Amino acid sequence: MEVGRLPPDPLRRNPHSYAAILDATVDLLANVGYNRLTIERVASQAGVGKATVYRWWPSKARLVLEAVAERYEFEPMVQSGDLRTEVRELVRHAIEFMVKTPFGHALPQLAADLADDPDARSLLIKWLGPSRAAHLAVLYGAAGRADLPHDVDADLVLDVIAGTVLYRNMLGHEIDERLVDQLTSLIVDRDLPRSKATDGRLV
Amino acid sequence: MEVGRLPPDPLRRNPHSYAAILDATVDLLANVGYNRLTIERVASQAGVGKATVYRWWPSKARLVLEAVAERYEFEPMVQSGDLRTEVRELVRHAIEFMVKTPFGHALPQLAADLADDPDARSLLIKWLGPSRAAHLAVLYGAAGRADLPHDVDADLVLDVIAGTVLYRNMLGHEIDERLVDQLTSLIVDRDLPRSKATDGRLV
Amino acid sequence: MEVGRLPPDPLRRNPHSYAAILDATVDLLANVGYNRLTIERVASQAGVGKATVYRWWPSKARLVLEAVAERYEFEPMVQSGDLRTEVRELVRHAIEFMVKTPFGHALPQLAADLADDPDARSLLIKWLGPSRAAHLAVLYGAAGRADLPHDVDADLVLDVIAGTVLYRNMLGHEIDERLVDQLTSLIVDRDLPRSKATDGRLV
Amino acid sequence: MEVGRLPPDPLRRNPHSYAAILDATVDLLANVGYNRLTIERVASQAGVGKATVYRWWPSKARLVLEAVAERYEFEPMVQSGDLRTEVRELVRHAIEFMVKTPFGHALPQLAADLADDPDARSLLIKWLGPSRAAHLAVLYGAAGRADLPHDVDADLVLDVIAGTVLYRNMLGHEIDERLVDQLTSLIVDRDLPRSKATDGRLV
DNA sequence: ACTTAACCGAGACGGTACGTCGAGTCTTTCT
DNA sequence: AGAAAGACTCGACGTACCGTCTCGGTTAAGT
Repeated sequence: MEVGRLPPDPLRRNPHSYAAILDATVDLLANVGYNRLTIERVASQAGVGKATVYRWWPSKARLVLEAVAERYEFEPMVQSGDLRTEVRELVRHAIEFMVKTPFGHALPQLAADLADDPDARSLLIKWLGPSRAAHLAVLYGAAGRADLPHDVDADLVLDVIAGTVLYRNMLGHEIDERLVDQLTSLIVDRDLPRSKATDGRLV
Repeated sequence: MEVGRLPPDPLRRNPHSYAAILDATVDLLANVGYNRLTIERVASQAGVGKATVYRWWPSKARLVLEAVAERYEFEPMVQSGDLRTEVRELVRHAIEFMVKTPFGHALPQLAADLADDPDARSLLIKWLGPSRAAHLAVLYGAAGRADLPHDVDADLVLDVIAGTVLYRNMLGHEIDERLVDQLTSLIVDRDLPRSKATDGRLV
Repeated sequence: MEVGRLPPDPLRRNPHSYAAILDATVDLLANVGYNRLTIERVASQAGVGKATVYRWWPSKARLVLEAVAERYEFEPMVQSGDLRTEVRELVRHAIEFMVKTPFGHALPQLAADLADDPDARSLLIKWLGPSRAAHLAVLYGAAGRADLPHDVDADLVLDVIAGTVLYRNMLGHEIDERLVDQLTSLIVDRDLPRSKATDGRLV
Repeated sequence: MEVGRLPPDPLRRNPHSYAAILDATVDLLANVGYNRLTIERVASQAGVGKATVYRWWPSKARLVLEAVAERYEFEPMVQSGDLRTEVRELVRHAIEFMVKTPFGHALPQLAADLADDPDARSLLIKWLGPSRAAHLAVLYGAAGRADLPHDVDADLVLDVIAGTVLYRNMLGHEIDERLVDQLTSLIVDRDLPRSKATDGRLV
């Protein structure tokens, strides 16, 4: 009564091949990027038959997702007890991830490819969940200390940070220390971002 | 003073072909999406030789970019004089664009493809610029009325709005009226977003 | 005194699997033909592991050969004592086999695959031998009765019959009653084949 | 109002590619045989994209057929006026073709692959037709001289010769000078083939 | 009766080839 | 000269089988 040819018994999976495939995927992601990463190259670089990749992953997006989920280590988030320091860390983490790692660069295309893959959500959670949870914990901790409103929408706060960084990165804008200051100030001081000078930007 | 095969004399361009190609591009973008839009399909649907497309556009990203720049009409932004109303409009516009139009959906992939195309920036400006300028004008107008700090970083405010919407849309999260309220409140009231209930979300 | 992995102890062979494999082979031969018969399909249809097939047969050609050797029943050849009747029977048998059975259709491809398999000869003999012997017996019987020359090359006579039928069948030419008459007449009456009308054929 | 994607306009075919593909096909046929000849190898050896092969030929069988049709030169058949000499030549030609050339060896498999390709007949005629016609002419010439019955079925005579040779070759039997004698004698003297000694053969 | 070796099903594995699609370039033909 | 048409090389797609292999689970023989 099965449908849809889901991955077969993972117990019978060859761990060497599995590791080699994820390694190759991460390596290619870093070196050639998501667009130029192909199943064929992954298989060949992993010393593995194409069919072995297709046996376990239905698409490039799923493969990349699992590879980063297994391989990418988010930096640990420390709760210092000082809100400003903590929020600065949150912003820095977002920048670190979105701007500095191949994983962050792949995120938009990954998300696009996964858009019509309903089961992918759970994998995204598996990947981003722990880091997200740690970040939420920081904000809820601050709320507990009354450094933030007790009913703060921590999810949205994080989305504002991540989204702003992602958006600027996507459009190729510079992402510098000032952005960290401004976003931190927005959250901590509820101060709207100020311009140093009048440097209006188009786009 | 030559650079690698730039479009030839645009005066000699066949306007029928040009229009048909842009039409086909927009149509395919809406109907099959950016990923499944191919030059081949564009050419065939436009009743045009592939070479004609390649003669005028160096890549699919550039073609799509020009197509939306020529074809997509941003809603006009009205300055009502009431800050809250205006900011709500800004957020609504962002949502309308990112969530409801094929152009918004294509944006992340477009940006990824354009990442290593330095000349693309001017086209992006050509496309997004006017709308962006109108949005900036609203904020600077508010600053002039002292409804916002005189030195507000209007660029960042817009990026926060657009980025948050984009990020949520990219990850498939729901985007509803409450988000409009929360973002508006963040800008206008400098109030951090609140949760209705404790509805923590993973990812 | 070892040779490369010959079939293991046949006594331990599972008779159920053995029968199921041969059944599946014959069935697929009849239903999809030699070319589309694959070891994988045989194994799956027989409810057997691929390795079981490979354990006992080194190649598809050998498998098919054994399957038909075990399963195909040649019609018995009766010696009527009347040469003409007997030769007609020989021709009919050849036609029956080459044209009407899946085994006959497989013969050319089988032979091609077996070409560089020196041990296959004995299996071919095992299969075709009894029928061949019966056919030879008929001719030698006729020679004994002096209906044919005492030193007739019965082998060649049979090859002429089989070859002619095979050749016409291979090229898709019609094989009808007249061919039976003509070949019979060639052998019995030593009369060259005559045309009903001038119906020259190309190829 | 077209169906079935037949080869496109042959006038636009690149003659270099065309020649290279046929060359590679003939070469591989001679060096590795029909079974191990693959479209992929043909394309690669011809320095051509696979799609180019598939654009012009729907199958390996058709490709091989056209290659031999274009490349294989049948020996010319001379009409000496002496029936025995002529028939010996016919037999020799059949042997030469079936036994000595890669084309003859490929014939059975080619025929099998072409079996369910109704349009292939015309190509087979294109290939074998001229030679066949020359052979028929010899027999009809002999009939005209009354060396053979005026209404001899020349087609069948040729099929007997070709078929016998093909059959023996297929089964790996030796094909020697004696076979030439015997078949010649069968046609010319209407003498049944005789054995040198009693050398009955199985299969 | 108990070990032990072989067979067995199942199916993953590294490969080769399939036949298709699209990218981006080039040539031919028409206007 | 620009444009349609589409052939070209190339690379990747996702699938089918090849023949080998490893995994547990019988099954039968030999102690």
